[in-house]
Amino acid sequence: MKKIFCLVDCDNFYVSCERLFNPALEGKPVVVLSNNDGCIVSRSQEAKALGIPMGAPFFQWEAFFKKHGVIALSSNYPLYGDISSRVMQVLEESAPFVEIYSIDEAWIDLSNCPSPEDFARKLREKIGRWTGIPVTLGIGPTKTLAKSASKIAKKNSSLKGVNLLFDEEETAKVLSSLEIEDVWGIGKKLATKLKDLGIHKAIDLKNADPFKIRKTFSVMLERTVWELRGISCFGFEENIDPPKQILSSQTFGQPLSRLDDLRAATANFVKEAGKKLRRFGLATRRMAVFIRHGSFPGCMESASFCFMEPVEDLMNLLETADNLLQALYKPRRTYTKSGVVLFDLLPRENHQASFWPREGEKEKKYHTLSHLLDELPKPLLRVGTELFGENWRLRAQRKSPSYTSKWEELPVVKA
DNA sequence: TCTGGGGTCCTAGGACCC
DNA sequence: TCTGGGGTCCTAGGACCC
Repeated sequence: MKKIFCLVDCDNFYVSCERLFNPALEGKPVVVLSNNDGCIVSRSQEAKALGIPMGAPFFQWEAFFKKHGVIALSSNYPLYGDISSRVMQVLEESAPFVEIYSIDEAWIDLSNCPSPEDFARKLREKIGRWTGIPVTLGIGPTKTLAKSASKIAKKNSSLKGVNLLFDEEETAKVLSSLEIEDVWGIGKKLATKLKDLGIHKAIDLKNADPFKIRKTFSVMLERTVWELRGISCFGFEENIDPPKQILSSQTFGQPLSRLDDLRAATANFVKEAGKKLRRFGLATRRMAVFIRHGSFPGCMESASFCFMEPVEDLMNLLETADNLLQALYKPRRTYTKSGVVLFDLLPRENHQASFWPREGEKEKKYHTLSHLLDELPKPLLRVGTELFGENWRLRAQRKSPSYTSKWEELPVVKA
């Protein structure tokens, strides 16, 4: 049974979300910035046409934006998350199998679909009508070819958002026009190395000797070669695995030197990580805290701790992180970022019974506190360490309201 | 002045075991 | 005098993705 992979990819997703509630942005060059208004992470078609690159630092482009009337917005993740789940919901109602790949992309299985192209066009229209988000659909016999199909469709408006790669001749033509760095799984580093070997376009990689590629690079790249040849190596991910690690970190709104500021920030990240840990019903056996100091890009230092037995409760996590942080901290340094990572995650019920008798009351109290901290809105209950400072908080000067996820920020229609 | 955050997988190399 | 080698596990680091 031949598989048919279809990638549904939202166009300029963050910008498209902003436009839903602010039609004045329509037809204008718009970009959305990363946390801290640091980098450009989403660009409208008009912004792309002006030559604004993905990932560029905002401050380097601020003057250019003024000159060309480019509108820059802070990112609004509650809004994007909510719109994303609406798009995914339409997919789940329409397709037999959906694998959510990221906030703005999903794979759907069209293997049993008699006419994939018709289906894709109708689905595209439905998503547009029901959510207001424009999408592009790329279809092919492998994930890598489906991804290539969508890449081409985004560049070529005459395809009207749907592109299929099955025909051998057509595929060869498309792969000849596709740069090697635009192939899924090939980043900057690999692209440079491949070009040194005379592999410039996707078609060159397709025609390369898979065995040689494996020897020179890795099995992953070998799989990409097979995928370009139409032999599927990356299937649908059927079961949703729990995460293998949980990370929470942020660049501070300004450089910090006081230990207490760092402690406040880090306590917040531990809280976020702990929340996620409990949401997945997991416990951790190893925690690392890292901090970055010095001028950009700066120097990372980290310290880690292995727990005697798996931990999920917040108080324990907070205390451990605080100790690690204090061990790392050196006065008179300027710190720009900190973060917490939880490793070696395992399901909570797999806990081995402790060798040592538990202190029942304390355990229970901590457990209750952890859950309260997860559930209650921020200002109601906070961990003491958090109160040591607010200086680390982000800048987000251009943020749109949380139109769909906060009552007090619902859009108002003026009479 | 101002440069994101959250993940995954693979590989090489060291420690250790028999 | 001869001075192994194969397997596994762990970790750090690098590359990629969005």
